Amino acid sequence: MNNKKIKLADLAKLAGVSTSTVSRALNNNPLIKQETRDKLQQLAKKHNFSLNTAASRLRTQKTNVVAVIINLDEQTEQSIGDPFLLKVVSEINLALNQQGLELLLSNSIMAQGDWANYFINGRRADGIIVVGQGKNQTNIEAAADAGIPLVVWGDPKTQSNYPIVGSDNYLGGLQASTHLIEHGAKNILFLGDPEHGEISERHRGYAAALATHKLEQHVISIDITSRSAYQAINQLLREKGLYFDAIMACSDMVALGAMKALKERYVSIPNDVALVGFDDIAMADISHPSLSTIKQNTQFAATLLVKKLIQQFSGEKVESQVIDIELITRQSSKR
Amino acid sequence: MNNKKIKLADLAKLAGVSTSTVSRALNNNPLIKQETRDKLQQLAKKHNFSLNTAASRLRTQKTNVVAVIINLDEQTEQSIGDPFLLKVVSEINLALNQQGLELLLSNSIMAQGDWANYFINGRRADGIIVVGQGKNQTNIEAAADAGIPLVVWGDPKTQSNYPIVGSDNYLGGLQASTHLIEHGAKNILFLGDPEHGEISERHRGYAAALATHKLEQHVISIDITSRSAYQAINQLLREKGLYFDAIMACSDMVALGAMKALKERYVSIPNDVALVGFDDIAMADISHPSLSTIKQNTQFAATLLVKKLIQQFSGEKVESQVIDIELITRQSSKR
DNA sequence: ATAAACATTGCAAACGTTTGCATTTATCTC
DNA sequence: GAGATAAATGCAAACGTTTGCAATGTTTAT
Repeated sequence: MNNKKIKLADLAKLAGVSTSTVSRALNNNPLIKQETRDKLQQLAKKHNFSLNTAASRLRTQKTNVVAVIINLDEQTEQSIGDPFLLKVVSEINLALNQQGLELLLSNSIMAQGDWANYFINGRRADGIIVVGQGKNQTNIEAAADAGIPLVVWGDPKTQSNYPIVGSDNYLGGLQASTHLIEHGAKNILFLGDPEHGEISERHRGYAAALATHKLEQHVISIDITSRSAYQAINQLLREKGLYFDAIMACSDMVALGAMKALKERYVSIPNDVALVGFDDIAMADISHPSLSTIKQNTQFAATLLVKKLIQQFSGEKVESQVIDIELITRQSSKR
Repeated sequence: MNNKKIKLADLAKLAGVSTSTVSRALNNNPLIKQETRDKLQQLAKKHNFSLNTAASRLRTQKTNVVAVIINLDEQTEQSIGDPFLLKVVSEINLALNQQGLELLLSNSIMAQGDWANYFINGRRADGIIVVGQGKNQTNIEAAADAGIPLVVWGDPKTQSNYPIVGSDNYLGGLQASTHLIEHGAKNILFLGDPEHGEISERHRGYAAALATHKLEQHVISIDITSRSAYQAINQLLREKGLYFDAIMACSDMVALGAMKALKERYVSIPNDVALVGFDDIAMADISHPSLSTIKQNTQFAATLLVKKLIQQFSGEKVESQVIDIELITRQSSKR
């Protein structure tokens, strides 16, 4: 085993050519004769050669790395372990890899405040994908103002100076609520945090559906975790009884937390209370009863995020884009 | 807004000193007078200066980056979206950040085969954390043979030439199975893939518990996903009826898939069939009935993985380490 | 006052690529 | 076969840090 790290110059010496030739050959530069290219590429493979990316990045000013920032509010408990967010991240990872880009994973802890300088001027990455708008967009706005390649997973209808890719949260909220109403619901709880970026749009959809049918809103503002949903529903049933017949939850995790509380008190789902979630995480299909939900097409979203980021690398201006959602009706809402 | 990227030399000119002085000052080198250090650090902050990491890495041969490889078999469906694995990754992310290290996320797609060369010689990272042993350890062994800093999340009792941190899977399997037996189970299914690294140990524990109580093994070998668990239990009930009274599942996701199949056929949990999972993901607590399980202390594991990796940076040899597991008894197994 | 020790800063080389330009070698034209 | 064009390769500078060593300024000991 050759424990000495091999570099371009070593290959060059072995092949009896200059380092420039090796460099160009490995980059498949047509300046180099095909025959020479093949020979050098094989030589490189044979010696398990791997470019020193530090040197390469210094010279080219390109990293081929994208920073992905999971953007969570400090206040809320919605943890970095949230299954939906992590699913989005892993889809992004796949989409980046397919473009030959690598993924530097960050959270708000590491990148304090000035993302543009830290990531871009610090040559850690060529661009940034922010996952989640959170309640506070100042960090994102500052980065966008600095003119760096940036794209955000969030609510695309938000007014912004940066491109946002995300589901049609308004339509999702509208469809979910309308679906419940069509199945006879009269008193529908909205369970979530209407202050939060994406979720406020879902709430708007909910409100619109209820207005159309002249129903009254019941907004229960909670942290967007299954635990607080569980606690909230428990408390509600204890203090005010079963005064509602449906719940539109702002996420599947929230819905599942609510479901547990209902089942524990023998409230029948969907007969006594119908339930719709949002996201379509794996558990929605596995829960019992299975959970109706608004499916977010994360895979498509991920490829789109990456595509829009790459477009910015070449100076293009890109716009926000809305992704279709889909109502998945399962057992929890059918009656 | 200053759109020109600022570098060390610019700061030096501004302050009327040499670049060496600035470099040392920003690294808090005691060679530089405290007063000068303070002044330069403030100047850097004022100009939002961020070191060009490419140059720095080239010069120092250090990246302060750790590659995290999610190690999945191509054959299995256990997806990169697996909630438990992602939870581990996010814990590792936190632990790394606390040490000032960054996390480069990779999967087996990007890093084809030769990890040592790709990541270490390619100066992408200083070390590697592999999440999951998978069925095939040749990649890991090759990297370990190359003598690079490496640590693996897996089953620590596996014979290996690299350090492994992980739960006591054997004991977990033993405790889970014993727990079921103590609650009266006579025919316990093992649901999982006994070929798979960590899971084979869980199976060994299961086998030992059954042997002690002179019970017969029933191993159902499946892909470790909730979907195949669901299908397997469905098929079993259809073809052979309810010939078992308990299930030890190799993971919570598998347990939840099984739970759904049972509930759909009105098999009572835990009365007809008691159920224990493994991992303690968030859903275990939220499912109904809540799922008894073996809790893996991922947070502690993550800090330990990082600690052992850092020790290798300074040349220390480190050993594998077993992490305590804990039986969490919830509704699914109490009767 | 002088030499020696110390504290502080600057000089310049090095890290390993990439690339504009110069140079060599091969091919073509008449 | 000579001159001109095209193809292939090499030279050397540059990317922005860090760091061994030299150089300067300051203090201490004699």
